[in-house]
Amino acid sequence: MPKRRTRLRSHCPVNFGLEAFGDRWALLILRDIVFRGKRSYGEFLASEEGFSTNILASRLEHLVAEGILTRADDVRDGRRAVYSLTEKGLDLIPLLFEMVLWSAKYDRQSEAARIPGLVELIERDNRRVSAELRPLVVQGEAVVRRYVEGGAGAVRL
Amino acid sequence: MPKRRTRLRSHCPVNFGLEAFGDRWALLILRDIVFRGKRSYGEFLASEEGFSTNILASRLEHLVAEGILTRADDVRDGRRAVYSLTEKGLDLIPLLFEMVLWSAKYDRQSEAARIPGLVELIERDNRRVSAELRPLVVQGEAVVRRYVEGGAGAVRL
DNA sequence: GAGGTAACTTGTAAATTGCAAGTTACCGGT
DNA sequence: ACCGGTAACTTGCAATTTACAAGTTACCTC
Repeated sequence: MPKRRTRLRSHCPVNFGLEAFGDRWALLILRDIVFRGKRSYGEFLASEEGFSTNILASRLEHLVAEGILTRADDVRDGRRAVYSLTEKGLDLIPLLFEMVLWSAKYDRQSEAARIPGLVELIERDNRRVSAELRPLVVQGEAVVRRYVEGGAGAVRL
Repeated sequence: MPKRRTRLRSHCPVNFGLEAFGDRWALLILRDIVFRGKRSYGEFLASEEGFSTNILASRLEHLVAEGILTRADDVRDGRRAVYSLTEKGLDLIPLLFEMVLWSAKYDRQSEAARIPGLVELIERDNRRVSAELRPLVVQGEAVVRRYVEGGAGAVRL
């Protein structure tokens, strides 16, 4: 994905989404924020899928430009930048959850198996769960942590 | 997206989805099938986003390899190939619908504005609408057509 | 002030994409 | 059977984009 395409290829809703957040790496950043509570360049960089530094930087820039993320300087540490989801970004949670559902069904080895409780909740009512987890995401909590089987913070909505 | 990555980068549900269908062009193919009732190479090629012939071929091959599409020779015309969604592919409809919802909300010029009825139904219950529209998609009907404002075939579920 | 860290930027080779131009098989009409 | 035309690809390259390694700059911590 280049810096920024001059014009959208089309206003088809699917295409619009793809151009805004549909890049592979962009979506992994969003995943890191929502499911893992990550917030900074360095944390994203540590993801197992292996970002290249330049790609990570360009995707962060892109997501900020799209209004899906905001970037702020960390108050406690001047070197750090903190990326957060805007409303527009938070509204992507249901989409991420649908991906989880699909992969849970078709990936025999899916890590979703570790959060059966959450998967079931999403199946039952994605929209509701997404809305209820929003505050947690805003607070920077790793949504997944609460639902890891046998985990300490397991919670039922 | 290369022909086929040797191994998955991870079994994170989001990453799994991305590697299976998350490529920009792959998703546009799925959109063409679900919303526009397209079935053949030539029809996909005519999409306004402009597939390159080699990319289109490689993505179709990839989706078939992933078990999301099947390819069959057209009985009536030996030159044609017909691509259809498998169960695995049909299960992506809710995901496409979530994209529609998001884009309808954030793209001022979204074409989703032409199908307010469908958007509303999806908002109300994505899963149900997806299930009910499945047969139409299987029959190769363009889901969108039924919901175009003022269109002849408008229908309420 | 020295050493280390966070967030990037730059350089470059390798991989992927976008075009344009084939190729092969099949269709429909004559 | 022949012929122009179509459908689905494949191939060859130039232009992008990516992956990786190596900086750079600002800011902590000690």
